Amino acid sequence: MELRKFRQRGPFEWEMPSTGRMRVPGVIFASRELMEAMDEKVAEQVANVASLPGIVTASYAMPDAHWGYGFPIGGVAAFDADEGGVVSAGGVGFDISCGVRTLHTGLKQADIEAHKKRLADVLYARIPAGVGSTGALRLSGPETDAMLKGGARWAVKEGYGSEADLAHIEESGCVAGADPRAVSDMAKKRQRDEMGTLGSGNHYLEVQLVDEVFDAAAAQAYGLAKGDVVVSIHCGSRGLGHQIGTDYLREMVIAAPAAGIALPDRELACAPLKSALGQRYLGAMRAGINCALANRQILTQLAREAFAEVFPHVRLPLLYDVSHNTCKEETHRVGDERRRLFVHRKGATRAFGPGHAELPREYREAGQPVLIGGSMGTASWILAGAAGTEERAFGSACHGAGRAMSRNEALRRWHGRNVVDELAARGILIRSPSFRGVAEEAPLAYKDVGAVVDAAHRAGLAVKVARLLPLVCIKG
DNA sequence: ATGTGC
Repeated sequence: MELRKFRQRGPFEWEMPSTGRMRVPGVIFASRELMEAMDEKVAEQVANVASLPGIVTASYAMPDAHWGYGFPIGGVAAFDADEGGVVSAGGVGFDISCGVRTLHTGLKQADIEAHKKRLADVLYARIPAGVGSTGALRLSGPETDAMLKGGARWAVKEGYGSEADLAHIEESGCVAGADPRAVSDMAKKRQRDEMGTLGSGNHYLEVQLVDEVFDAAAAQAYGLAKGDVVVSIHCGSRGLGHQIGTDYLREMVIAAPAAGIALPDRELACAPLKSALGQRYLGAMRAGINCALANRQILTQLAREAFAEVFPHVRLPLLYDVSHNTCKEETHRVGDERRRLFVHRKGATRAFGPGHAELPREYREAGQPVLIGGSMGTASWILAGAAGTEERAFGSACHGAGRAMSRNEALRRWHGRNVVDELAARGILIRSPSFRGVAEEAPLAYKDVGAVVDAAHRAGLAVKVARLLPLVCIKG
């Protein structure tokens, strides 16, 4: 993109001064190279978000930002309800609470090498993956409502995983204020048989190797060492979250004019936090968060059962679970005061720094684990929320690599079967129901996740802790 | 992301 409209605050921080309808400045965290490669539309979308009522401090974009629906993916924006602030369905995204969790296995690379192929096959047999995939569960109406209110806590109660898992999930696995009545029957119906499924697109379950450690103290706090094998799960709220997004986007577009909100882009549809519609969306969106947390919890149990088949004595304790499509009510310092704000993170991860009261005690000194999913066949990263990140972007960091080319262009360029073969030759086993999906997700269709993580580190958003390389990938 | 597309 054109860099002339930015004022550089530092080598990794670019300010777009407030002009026209913008109420606050825009700020993008990135290296010069990432800025130059970034789509012009990101700046446009950051500026559009800056024009929304009640926005506080600035409209932010992370180093992996790219063009999204209304808000950029990689966008962070906080709103104050007392100043006419809004909540936006497009500011959360369609896959509500899509996120990543990472599990320890206690295994080393040498333990796994001879069993890798069998492990891949067993995982693929047990983890439902792909468009429209269904799970073993069939939820009744009352069970659906209990799941939407209870999140991962509900899943544990149903026998998926243990109480110990909950302490290593944001909000202890269950976000308050979920309102199942605000979720349409259609959304619930779509989710009836999709609990414990991976879905499609960039979602996956991956067995990974800790290939390098960058921060010894944080790695120790997280229980990570070079040569460890871990499992990461990337997925969200499936059909339910998508339907909530669709339902409320439509309502917000219709209601905006009466609420006195002039939208620079229809896709930015939003509702005042203090309106009935805004409150209903918050209730539904929180139910969507709980659905995603329950989904990842069930998948965790399926992964544990698969591992037990190959390695009978292995346990898979949860390192941490982060969501990267949310709007959360949080307390942040703005100037000299502490204020309750509604922080939208769309394709951005919460990244609370050291000492934050909401972190589990064992991670409090190191900062929040920030789990960055790589693209298929490339590295993933574990970072730690940095000191001072709450002053910079309301305690947020990047979430992944970000696409470098469209799905269509990737389909023209690669064949799924060849991608699988090439990765297998490098020792990375892919199992997927869709060769088309594999081609769309080819490693080179994404930006270099290393450059993104480096920019986040050097911008002071999060600290590099460990790099993970893929061994086995169950791809949706 | 998505019972993949107004």
